[in-house]
Amino acid sequence: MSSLERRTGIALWRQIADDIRAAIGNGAYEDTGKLPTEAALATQFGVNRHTVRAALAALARDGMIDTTQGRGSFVVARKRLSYPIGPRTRFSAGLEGQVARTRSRALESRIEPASAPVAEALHLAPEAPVLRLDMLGEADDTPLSRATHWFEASRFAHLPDHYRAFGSITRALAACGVEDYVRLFTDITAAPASAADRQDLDLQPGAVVLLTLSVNGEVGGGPVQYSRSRFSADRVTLSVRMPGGL
Amino acid sequence: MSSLERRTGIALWRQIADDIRAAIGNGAYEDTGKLPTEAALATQFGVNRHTVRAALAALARDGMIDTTQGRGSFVVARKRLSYPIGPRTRFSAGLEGQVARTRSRALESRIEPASAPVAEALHLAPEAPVLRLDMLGEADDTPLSRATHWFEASRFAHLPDHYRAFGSITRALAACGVEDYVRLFTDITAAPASAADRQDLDLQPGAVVLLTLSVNGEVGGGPVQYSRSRFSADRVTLSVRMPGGL
DNA sequence: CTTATTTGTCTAGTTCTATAGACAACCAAC
DNA sequence: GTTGGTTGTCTATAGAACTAGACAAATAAG
Repeated sequence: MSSLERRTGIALWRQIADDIRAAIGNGAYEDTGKLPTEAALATQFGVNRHTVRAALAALARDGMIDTTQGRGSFVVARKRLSYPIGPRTRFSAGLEGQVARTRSRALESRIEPASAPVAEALHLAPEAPVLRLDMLGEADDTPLSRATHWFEASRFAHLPDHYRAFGSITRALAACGVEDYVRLFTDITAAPASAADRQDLDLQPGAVVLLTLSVNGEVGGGPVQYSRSRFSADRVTLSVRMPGGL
Repeated sequence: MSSLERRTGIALWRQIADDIRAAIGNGAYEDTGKLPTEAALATQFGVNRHTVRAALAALARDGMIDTTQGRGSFVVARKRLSYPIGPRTRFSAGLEGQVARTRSRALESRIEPASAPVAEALHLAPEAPVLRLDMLGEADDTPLSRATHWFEASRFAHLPDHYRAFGSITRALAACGVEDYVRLFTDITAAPASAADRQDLDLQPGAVVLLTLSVNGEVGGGPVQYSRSRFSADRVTLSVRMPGGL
């Protein structure tokens, strides 16, 4: 039935954990919130009970379920933060009401030659100098996203200073003469978290990150900002609201 | 440096493979396309050369790299299909020009009582009868997405028949009196592929799926369609174009 | 209180993962 | 052709993951 595979580099207990996680997400145990017994899961997955226990232990560590002896395992409701992807998304504004406190921290900024995709997105010559800004987005002291932004170097040379002063990219851009800017497009995909992601976002191996690639620009003007972000898929959903539709 | 962790249910070689995959995605080896030698990677990751070889073998199986004896390993450029998420996205239309042939196939359709989220999204009473339609989206015979759609049962009872006749949900809806419908919103997250995903989308353990949850409705009307889709993250990026912006 | 059910813990044996080292096969450059 | 660098293959060993079975401990229901 639930064909698990061996020799894939993913331990059986983790495949089972992923499966149960997906089932919870599909609302499988919605009525009572109770998972099948360990014995039942073991036969369902065609696996030893100890292997199921390892999977359940992992889910319990992640706070997905709560297990007590003699009773069973129960789903713990947990919501992901909803991160809006709209024409005018701002990091902090979009998360308001969902968390007590948001913070975005600049990790590093430097000038570097534009790589091919950066140059193309910003309409610059290849290898043209660009300002690179690495940032970490946090909500209630939990890291949510790791983003790298690129800007044309000459026009935005003092952006990091303004950012330090204001604590907001939007305001720092305004100080550089960008009155109003909008998100032009966003490409979204996903991948297993790399070691770097795990360090930055405090994730465990096997975690998944949402990868977004977006370009922001001035209204009626050209592109201003090229960004690559990595979100912890455990913690956020990207929410695309259609401005036209309703 | 690249802190790999043990006893996590993810074999070291797979963590390394994920890491190299991410590095390729970040354009790390863009200049020559050549990866470091196995020996170099082994020291970089603090691991035995055989472990690195297992990682490279996995990447080669996935078509990410090409390895030849005496030369080394080289990145194979491979593009993901871009799946547009806009107000008026249609499965086949959005992929035109990227692949030779797209196909969407109905797997199953049945009437069932609405679960809580379905009822809420479609503005129906809980447990109200809804039509559930399971579909598989393919491009050039490769499965791309697995979607489940829900519609109000009474109004769209004959939708499956119309779909069989026209081969398109848009046209089938038109036959049910829905003149023009638009995407109202889409929530996007990601997770490891479950066993069911692996079967439906022909994926390997450790693969990642993009999960979308969307509601479509009539222009100036209420919600009509509630959908949950699962995309192979290896094969697609979701592309959000802002209609207002530019 | 008694009983059936369910989770927790222990031991032992097997299979997979990772390390270590050695050497062959192949490629590119001289 | 020779050399240096790189990937391919083999053997052996240690440790982690998985299986199997048994029994204790906690819960819930009668």
